[in-house]
Amino acid sequence: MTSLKDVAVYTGLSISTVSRTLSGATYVKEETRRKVLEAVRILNYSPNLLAQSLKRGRSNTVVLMIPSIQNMIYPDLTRGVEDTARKKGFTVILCNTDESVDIEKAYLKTLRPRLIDGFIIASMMPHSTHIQDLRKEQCPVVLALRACDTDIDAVVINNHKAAYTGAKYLIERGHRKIAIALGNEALPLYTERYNGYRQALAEADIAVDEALVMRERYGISSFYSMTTALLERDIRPDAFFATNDARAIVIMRALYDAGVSIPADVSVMGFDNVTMAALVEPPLSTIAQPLYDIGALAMEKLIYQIQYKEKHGILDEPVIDTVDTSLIIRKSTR
Amino acid sequence: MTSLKDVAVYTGLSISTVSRTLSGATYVKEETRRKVLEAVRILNYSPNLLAQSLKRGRSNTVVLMIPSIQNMIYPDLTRGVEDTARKKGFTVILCNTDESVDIEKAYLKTLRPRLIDGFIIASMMPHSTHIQDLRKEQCPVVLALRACDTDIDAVVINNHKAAYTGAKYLIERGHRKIAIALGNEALPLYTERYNGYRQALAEADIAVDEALVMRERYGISSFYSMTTALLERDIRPDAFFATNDARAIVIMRALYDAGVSIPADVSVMGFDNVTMAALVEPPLSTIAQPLYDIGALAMEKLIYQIQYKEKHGILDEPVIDTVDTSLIIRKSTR
DNA sequence: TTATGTAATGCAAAGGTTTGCAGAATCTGC
DNA sequence: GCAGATTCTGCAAACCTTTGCATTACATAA
Repeated sequence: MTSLKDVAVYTGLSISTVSRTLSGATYVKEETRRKVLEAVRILNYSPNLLAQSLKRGRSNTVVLMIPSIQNMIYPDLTRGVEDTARKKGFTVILCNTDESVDIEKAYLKTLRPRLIDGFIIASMMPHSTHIQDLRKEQCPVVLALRACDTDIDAVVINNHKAAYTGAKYLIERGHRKIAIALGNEALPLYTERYNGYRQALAEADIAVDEALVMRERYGISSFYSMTTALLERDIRPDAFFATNDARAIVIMRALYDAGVSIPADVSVMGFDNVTMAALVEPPLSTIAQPLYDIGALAMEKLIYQIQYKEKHGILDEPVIDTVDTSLIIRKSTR
Repeated sequence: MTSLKDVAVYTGLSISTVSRTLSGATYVKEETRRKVLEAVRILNYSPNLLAQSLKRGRSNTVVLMIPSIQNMIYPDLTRGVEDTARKKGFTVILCNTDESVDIEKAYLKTLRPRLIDGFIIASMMPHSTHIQDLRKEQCPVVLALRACDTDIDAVVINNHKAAYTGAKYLIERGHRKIAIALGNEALPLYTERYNGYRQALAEADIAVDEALVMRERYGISSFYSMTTALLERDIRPDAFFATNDARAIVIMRALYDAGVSIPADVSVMGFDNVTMAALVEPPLSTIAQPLYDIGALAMEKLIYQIQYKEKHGILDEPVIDTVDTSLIIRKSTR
């Protein structure tokens, strides 16, 4: 691996002259420039990024933390992050945390020290003080999808409003007995979605029937049996509102297997609009979050903070961006 | 950010003593050790990974190159890579290449120089000399999924045999007019799958009907119209064999929209066994590649080469591992 | 007491880069 | 022919760590 020194020796110039020629930040005689460029080509020199980063105090590397890339919503988000990162000359390290605070902490602890310029965290659990500490130590952080009451940059959606809109749509189409499939209620985003649903019901003077709220127990497949069970009640639900598309797909599977026709007998609405939503049978009506854009925006905000900090030695005031969702009606609702 | 020097000053010891205490590689007086550990705790010291890597000539960072994380087969593979990486103390940088050799080259060029210990490449196009060069320059590389005639470590499946098995199954179940949905034939893996299909047909004395081979033109959705078109012929196909699950799902969609019943009227078989395959309606029969394991094995092989090279200064002989596939029969075939 | 060995620590170089400062070379105008 | 500006180049420190070699401190044996 050739270094600046090799180029210097080859050209008979000093290391600093070579370095300056390459960085182009100052006067260099035309002939010198030619010689250096020539030598760089011949020796196939390229800078040692480690040394460069060490010196500059900047590695142009960020970390993206997500629960799991196998969860359908993260590939799009990840793509958004990586595409913008590449455009701006950054590189992204991927971390799957499986919602484990320990894994998250471990990553933070081993990586933070100087290797990493900043973090995008889409896996934040509530009350994660280690993340708040990170920010307090002036490490650039931006949260994605999962909001947080403290002072950290974030890009999120209005979960309450989005769910409200979805539930309201179902009500307007004549549904009254709307079951809801909840996610981990430790996450504010799920309670917000639940509350949006409740508000829509309340405004239509529909009482919330506790029997119709399905809570995840042992993983996503628990919704299969819960759906089947609901179908056997004397008063069947006429719609299922799932708090994410994956749950909606499991519910549809249970409905199929029970011989219930969608949307003729019951409607199903999802949340997220993952790629698969358009491809299942019937195509799923859902509430779209612009996942790619959320990732892209998060990355842009992170770069902004990294550069701001470089200039001012301190992070800029955090701002929380709320991006728009939209209701997408396909064929799983009538 | 505190450094070894800060700890040294705080304890009144020299930098080297502190360093050695922390690495634990030599004699240190018990009292000294206590003092150092205490200071580390108080000053919240943790080593600068950049400096460490620079000095050691090893960053414990690898790159994973894939066409796109949005392609359904890569999340599992990626997870396999990352999980094993983390277990062994490595970190993985994710690169989406979109099959673009230029992006691939750009990544290789900017990252290789010392920041990166090795590459896992699942995006290799045929005749990619830049990758072969990489290996020749003694940079640890392991290919995944896409084989390559040259001397590079790889973990792949036997595409010919897998497709042969799938096609043979369809024939055994009584199908004669089996349409096949091909992928980019520049990739050997697709021609191999095609040949497996042809062999199965040949052995059953079924002539290959060129009208039944569907070639992707403008993206995956082209299979929708091709499927519709095939249904309008006087002799309808009685089965569709897709060279990946995504294509199978598009075909099923077209079949549904045309009112064709699966598997009563026609069977559909996929390839890959992505997570979604089990969730679509009807659940898709397919040929399973152990994607997670492929990723995990690739990472293990890469670490082996990295360590081998560290010890011997040169890479070990490449070995190509072929992992087993299996036929998974669900409900899309009769 | 002196020699010998072992335990404990420090000095300084090395890894490859960037950059402030200073010195050298060239040019401008008189 | 020379002052002064402008252009060009080099030295050396700094970023933070690891590690070979040298040195000191201490203990044990002769």
